[in-house]
Amino acid sequence: MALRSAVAAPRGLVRRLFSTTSTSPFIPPPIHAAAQAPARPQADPSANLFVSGLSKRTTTEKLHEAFSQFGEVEHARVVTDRVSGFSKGFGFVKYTTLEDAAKGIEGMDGKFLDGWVIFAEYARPRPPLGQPGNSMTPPYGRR
DNA sequence: GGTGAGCGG
Repeated sequence: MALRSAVAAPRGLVRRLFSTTSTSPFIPPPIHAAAQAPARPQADPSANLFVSGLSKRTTTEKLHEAFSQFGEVEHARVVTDRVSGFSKGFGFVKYTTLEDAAKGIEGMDGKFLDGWVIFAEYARPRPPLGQPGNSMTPPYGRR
């Protein structure tokens, strides 16, 4: 008997488990829209990986070391605040090839890093940050 | 950071 399954499960898995617990009197009509894809839990396969669940102490080089075990990491970065310099608890890992990125996800997703369970998935495609003439042209609206 | 879901520079 396991004591506690305190290990955080992947969000995609949790989302499905909670979908069956509809005890609300107002049950939404079963829309036959399985092919509509209202939300995208995971982006399309790419060499860029989004890693979340990192410890505040986890640094860029630690992230690079951890993901280098499953593929050739081109570059890794832990996102830190611009002014405070502290880690935000997530980062990005860029593999040289797409197959290495896939191995990196399967090898590091749900694993421990610096005492925390981390989540590795494909990063979302982003618009080019090189907007000519104006630096205040953020893409408002998130997909 | 003592914040714990997230998509950077």
